[in-house]
Amino acid sequence: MQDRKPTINDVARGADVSRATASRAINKGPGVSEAVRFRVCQVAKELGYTPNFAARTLASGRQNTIDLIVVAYDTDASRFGLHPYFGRVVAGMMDTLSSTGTHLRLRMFAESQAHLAADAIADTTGLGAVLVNVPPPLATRLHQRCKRVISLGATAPHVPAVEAENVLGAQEAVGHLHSLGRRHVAAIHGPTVNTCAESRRIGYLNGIHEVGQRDISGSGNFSRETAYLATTRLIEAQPDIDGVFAACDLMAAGAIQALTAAGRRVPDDVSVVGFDDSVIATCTNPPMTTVRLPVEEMAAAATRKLLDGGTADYWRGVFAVNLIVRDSSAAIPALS
Amino acid sequence: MQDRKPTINDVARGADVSRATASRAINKGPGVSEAVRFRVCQVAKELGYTPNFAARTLASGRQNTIDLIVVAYDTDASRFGLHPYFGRVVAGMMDTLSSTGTHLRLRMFAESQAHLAADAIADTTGLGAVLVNVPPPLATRLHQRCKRVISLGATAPHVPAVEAENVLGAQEAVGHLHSLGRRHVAAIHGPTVNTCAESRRIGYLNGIHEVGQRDISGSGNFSRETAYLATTRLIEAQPDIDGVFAACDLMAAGAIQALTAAGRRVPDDVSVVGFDDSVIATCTNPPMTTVRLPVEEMAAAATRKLLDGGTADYWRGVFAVNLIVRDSSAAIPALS
DNA sequence: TTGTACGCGTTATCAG
DNA sequence: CTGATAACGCGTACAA
Repeated sequence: MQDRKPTINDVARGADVSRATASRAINKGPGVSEAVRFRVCQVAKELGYTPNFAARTLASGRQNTIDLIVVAYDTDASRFGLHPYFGRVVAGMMDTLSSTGTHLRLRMFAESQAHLAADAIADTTGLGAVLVNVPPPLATRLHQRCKRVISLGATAPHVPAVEAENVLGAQEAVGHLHSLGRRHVAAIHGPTVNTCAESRRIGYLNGIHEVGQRDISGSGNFSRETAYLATTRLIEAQPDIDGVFAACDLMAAGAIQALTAAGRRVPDDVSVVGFDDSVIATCTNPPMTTVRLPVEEMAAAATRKLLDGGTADYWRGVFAVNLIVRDSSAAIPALS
Repeated sequence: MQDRKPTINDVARGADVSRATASRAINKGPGVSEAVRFRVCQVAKELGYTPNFAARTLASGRQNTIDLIVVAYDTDASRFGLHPYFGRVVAGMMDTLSSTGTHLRLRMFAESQAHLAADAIADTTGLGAVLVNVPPPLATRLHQRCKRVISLGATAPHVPAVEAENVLGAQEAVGHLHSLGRRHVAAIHGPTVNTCAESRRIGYLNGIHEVGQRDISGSGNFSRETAYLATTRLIEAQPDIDGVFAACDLMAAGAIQALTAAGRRVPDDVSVVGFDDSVIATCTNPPMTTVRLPVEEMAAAATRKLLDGGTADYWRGVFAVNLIVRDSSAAIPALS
């Protein structure tokens, strides 16, 4: 009962043809009579034959795996389950991959053991890898080792990347709050090591400058908890805050909770705007105004680029973001 | 500049040893003098040698990939990015996998093309696959083709699975609401095709029966939108509802929003309890009381089982769930 | 249209 | 401790 898996040899023997013919028949190659092909497939099915993946890629030289490499700040992978961003990346990649025969391989590295990533990625001789949350220096190293690499989000100059207009998005968010009559707009920024977070910080600063407001900045690390804390501190120090821009939806959710806990009504007393338009944005109460980041599309674009074989240095795909107005932001109610 | 990747042959030649020795040296096998090992590694590093994955698994016969197979109800992968459950599964698997040299391969199938999964999984000669959201009949087929398979969530009898005490959890949720003084507890159920959803339905019914309340059931498909709709309808038909149990956090979030939109206060007028304890539960306003499903631990357990080599028929790992009380549920306020 | 023969990069077996 | 040499399962020129 423990007989080994049937190989293509067994199929060939069973169908009374040579291995080569069997191979051609199974791979739908040209130059096989219909009768033979049918017989071969028949036998293959009877035997329960399934091609050996490793042998196939070895022999053909073709690769059919594309890697998703994410580096986590934490030592464990919990972030992956907590922040919706990662799931969206996977979704975008799977969508483009499903039609092809290509597989998605997932690899995570803690920041501390990130040097391992360089080795790990090197054996990706194939279609390449999508980089998520990889700091620019490491991205550069990876790109040196393996050219077929493309980063999700801004990174080192030479490394191909697909980016979003984070600066403009944050700027628009501030403009939106200002247009609602908000005159004391604070920001909860993301981690400084994250290039997206930095872009959004710049966008906020630009926006604030544009409308002539004062910079009221707190910061966190893309987590709800840190945003809750930062918001609480901010409104204690600056009670007149009437608008909050958070670097991501998760943080905006924390801000809304902190505001509510402090007795402020959202959006009446304080309007808040997030960034991402992840599932979080639709789940808060009230539903969140946010800047939509087309993560799925970006991931899909990166994947497609890899599939199409090439990414030369300096390649950039840039995506627009756009403001989605929901109920967490509104004009200041008229005094009755 | 386009010289092909160095093979172990190149390393062996460079270090002036045989392939076999080079292989042993690199793989830290026994029976290699320290001097030789050092020289080989040196050369390997200089050449930028990295072992060929396919060749290695082919030659050794060892497999180092474990699959995560998820079937999606939708035609696209968007669900993966929307529902936190999937990310948590990945997180749990990655955590156990990171210490080993094993890789995680991701595969998604729409329900319609699910038959493809049977073929796809078959070439997983290796450590096996974790099944997520795979309907029992398909799970059975997969298990027939490849024994090293284990389902996350209840499934067909013969297929190994790790399960959670969904029935008890739902029952406890209802009990909790009752103890808070709620006497009209409604439920928003998940899709009937989902075994977890069905267990929770049963648990709700049990609980309702236990405390002598009436069954007030609506249903959705694990999405926020459907829960919003169902809740709206339910409270129109039964205005005296003072408690809601939802089959997952995402649905509970929709319920909270619907309740708020209808002018009910949560938790004062209506208390709501979710299921999962995903990131969603912490992001709602108020933060959500929910039944914690240890998804990461379950996924980790399944992965470990696969890693350990074996899953005989009938194997079951069962996990307890527990109620996490937050602010979306509270006793009925005393009339003043 | 089909078969022969070789190579893909490694690991494993057996001598030395 | 080290070196030939044979698998591993399959794809594919090339020949028939």
